[in-house]
Order: sequence, then C-alpha cells, then structure tokens
Amino acid sequence: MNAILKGHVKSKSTNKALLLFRNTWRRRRGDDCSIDSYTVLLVLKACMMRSCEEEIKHVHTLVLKLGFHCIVFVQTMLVNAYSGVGLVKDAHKVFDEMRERNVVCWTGLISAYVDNGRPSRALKLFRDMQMENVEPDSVTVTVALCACADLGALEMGEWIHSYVRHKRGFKMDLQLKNAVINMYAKCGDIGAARRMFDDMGGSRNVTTWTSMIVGHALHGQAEEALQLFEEMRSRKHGVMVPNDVTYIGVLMACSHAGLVEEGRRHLESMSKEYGLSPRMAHYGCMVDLLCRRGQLNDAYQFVVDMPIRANAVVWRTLLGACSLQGNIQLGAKVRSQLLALEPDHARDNVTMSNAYAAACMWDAKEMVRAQMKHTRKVPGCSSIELESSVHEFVS
DNA sequence: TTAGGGTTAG
Repeated sequence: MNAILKGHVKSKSTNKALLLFRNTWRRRRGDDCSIDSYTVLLVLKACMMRSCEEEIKHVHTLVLKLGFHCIVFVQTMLVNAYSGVGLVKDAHKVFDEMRERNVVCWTGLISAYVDNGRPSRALKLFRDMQMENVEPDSVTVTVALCACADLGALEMGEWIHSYVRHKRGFKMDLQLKNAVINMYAKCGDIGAARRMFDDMGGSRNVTTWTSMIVGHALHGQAEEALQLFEEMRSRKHGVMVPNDVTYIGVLMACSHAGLVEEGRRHLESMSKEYGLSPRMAHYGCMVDLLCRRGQLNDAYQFVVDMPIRANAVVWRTLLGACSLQGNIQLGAKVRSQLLALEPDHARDNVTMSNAYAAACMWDAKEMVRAQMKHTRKVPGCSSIELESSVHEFVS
C-alpha cells in the first residue's frame, strides 16, 4: 500500500491517496491495521498538498494512538504539514514536544516561520539552534538566507555567507549560491550579488539567471537586467530557457524603466517563443508599467481585456496610480471593482479618501471615511538591523 | 520506502 500511496503522491493524485488511506483505516481488524510510520508520512504529505487542516489533525491523533509520535521522521513531517497549512503554532508545539532535535527538524521549524511571513522569528530560531550545538547544514543556511532576504538583514546575511565560506568541509551547492545572490540583491548590495553571479561561470541554472535579473530590476537597473536576459537566451555554450519567473523579472525591469512597447513585446514572446502562459503576476506587471507611464486609461482597458479576471492586487495597482496622478473619475470606477472583490480592505478606502482630499472634494472624502467605520487598518511596520539583530516597530 | 531547500506583479 505504501508503494501505491507513494505513486499517488508523486503524481499529485492526492485524492486517490487519501481515499486509499481512509479505506485501509476503516477496514482494519484489531491491532492489525497495516498502517506504519511510512504510511503516515505519505498521508501527511498528501494532506499538506491539499491544504487539509482537519485531516492533518486527524492523522496527528492517529499517530498518538498508534504510538508513532516518538519517531523523528513522523515528528518532522508533522511540523512541515502544520506549517504547510499555515498552522505555525501547532508546528511549533510538535517541535517543543520532541525529545531529540536534529538539524532537519530545526530547519523544518525555521522554514515554517519563513514560509508564513515571520522571518525575524526564523532568524532567532537559527541562532537558538546554534546555541543548542546543532550545526546548520546547507539546507538550513539556504532557508536562513531567505529570511535575511525577506527582512533586508544584510549584516546577518553577510555573516552567514562568511560562515559557509570559511567553515571547513562545508559544501556550497547551487541552491545555496542562488540564495546568496538573492539575499544580496534583496538587501540592497547588488554589487555583491553580481560578483557572486559572475564568479559562478558555467555552473548557473535558470534560477541563478532569474535571481540576478530580478535583482537588477528591483534596483532600477533595467539595462543590466534586459542585457542578462538576452545573454542567457543567446549563449553559444548552453542556452538557458527562461521560465515564467524570469519573465516577471523582465517585465519588472521594463516597468521601472518605462519601456512600454518593449514590455508588451516580451509579454507576447513568452507564449509565442516558449509556450509559457502569462499568469496574474505578469498582467500585474504590465498594468504597473502602463500606470507608471501615466497611461491610466490604457491600463484600465488592458485590465478589462485581460484573458483572466483581474484580482484585487491588479485593481489596487491601478487605484494607487489613479490616486497618485489625481484621476478621481477613473479612481472611483476602479474602487467600485475593489469593493466587489474585497469590501473590507481598509487601505483601498484610505487611498480613495486621500485622493478626494487632494482634489479638495471634502464631501466625497467624508462619505468614504463614514463607509469604513467598521473596518480596521493593518498597522504599518518597519525594522532596523543593528549588529546583526533586527528590531521591529509598529505604528 | 523513512523528514528539510523559491526566483514571482502593488
């Protein structure tokens, strides 16, 4: 049964996997239920892929019932499963109950915090782990670098980079090098990112190229980004095939440099040349590009004509541009779309209210303010890094 | 057969 389960999970037929598991459990006879700890790992994986919170809890209960709760593989998988459906507290609780913690389960918990948008907590755990004398391996530092990138924690990122370079016997693999490039680019040291990229020579993969393109784009260096994109596609030795994420970097670069026509061309070429269908993010980039050039009506028409229905983020991009450029009429039209999609999003109403204020339309402003009495704004947050430790502030 | 690694629009 485990072999069949494994096949289902591998081919993403998670429904079949769970049905098989439920039937086996239902048909059990006494102590002989033909479910072992290997089964549990596969079932948890399937639950995670389907985001079934309740099912994970059921399996956890079963784990306790069958006495598998002290097996480190099962415990680690529970940490990952809870984290995968956003239940970080439950993941941490499983971790706390573990008697022996190795590098894999530490890394699992650190990833849980990174994946659920709490990089600061992730870095604290990274330090705790070393205090407990568990040595990080290449996976742990890859995840920790990701936390640094999310936080903009350059000093910590530099410390980790130096740690892996000087630690004897530490193997820096491709994924780790990519994480280093991404960390430097996200933390503002684009020069260091580029040096790493240049040093890697022929060992780069698509992710390496994409990280560097996105890095340049984020820094407003459109020319460098687009040049790299052309280079990767036309190299004599080993052409690189861009993927959909590469195209996000390319469109971001066009957006930051105001290259409307070039952006349109690239958006078209992704399906024509590589058979990649644009996702919401790609259309979002295009809307951003048109907005930044001041072509608000074109942007609106673009959103209406998109082959997929725009989500709130795309409309919000347009609303922000309307507010910034003082186009009240279009702004109101866009806001009504947003009200239908996400009525309780306080920030959209604040944007609209500010736009009315800038146009001295006080009555309209008051009306928006009155409408949002029941919604709550998400507080703004900022952070600063001092001596490799990050301090966060909320206002 | 056993657990962990992302590059993604505002």
